[in-house]
Amino acid sequence: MSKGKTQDWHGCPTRYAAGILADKWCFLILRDALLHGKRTYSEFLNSPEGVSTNILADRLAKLEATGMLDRQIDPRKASRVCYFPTRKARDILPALLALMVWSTRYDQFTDAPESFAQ
Amino acid sequence: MSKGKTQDWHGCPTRYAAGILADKWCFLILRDALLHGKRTYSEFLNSPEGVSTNILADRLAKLEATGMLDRQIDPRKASRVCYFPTRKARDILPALLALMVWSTRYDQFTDAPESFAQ
DNA sequence: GTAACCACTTGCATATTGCAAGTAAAAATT
DNA sequence: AATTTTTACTTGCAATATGCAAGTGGTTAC
Repeated sequence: MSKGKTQDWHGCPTRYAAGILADKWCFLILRDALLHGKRTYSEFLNSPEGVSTNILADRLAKLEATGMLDRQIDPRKASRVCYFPTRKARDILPALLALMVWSTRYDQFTDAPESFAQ
Repeated sequence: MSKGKTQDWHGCPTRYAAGILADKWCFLILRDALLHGKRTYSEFLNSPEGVSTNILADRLAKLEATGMLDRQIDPRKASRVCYFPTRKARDILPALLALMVWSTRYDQFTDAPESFAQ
């Protein structure tokens, strides 16, 4: 059970979610893709948390491999690569919002307005 | 921003949640504490994912530090140490359940009954 | 009083991460 | 047409984190 890549964890629902989401960079990339409309490598790279380039490349590949992001080269401009959130990624939104509500309640330095917790 | 322990991430709600939860072992420990009623070191250690002893000790300490678990020595039996989920941890449940529903939908090998997805 | 149990800690090899620099293809500029 | 810039990465390496096995020290059971 403990063998193999955790991104291939299956079976238990918590474990499956952990295998895909329980990595801070994947988590933040999904936030950027789902909530901030980010699509390109350089957009993700410029997030305030400051992911390093090799890790970003690795996580984008993992999120593509787990069916969370769809990598596409812009046919009009071949240097532009876009990562689109899939349906599977969009379906995470309710859980993500529930987590944000929780954070808003418990982070004493939250940026979220108090109204969000309601 | 990228400096410092990620468990001290504040501000953005997604980032705050990521700092505390986006670690597979923390995630699974919370599952065990909240959903399976586990309380002791050896109970957590015996979970099927097979965490190693040093990592378990580290994560229990982190979860205590972030106010998710309350460590208490049994006054009737001093060799027994119990980790109780706090209110803060229990308030994660809605998000955890939302994630489990998502996993049940997308994990082709899920253990959860089909009825759970409804 | 001795053996077993429980909650850890330690040492060390391996894996992952972070940082800086580099590359290759395409696009924009001159 | 040649050069610079942009974009999406890759590479090398040092620092950190992880996994495994073995060990420790305070209970508790026998």
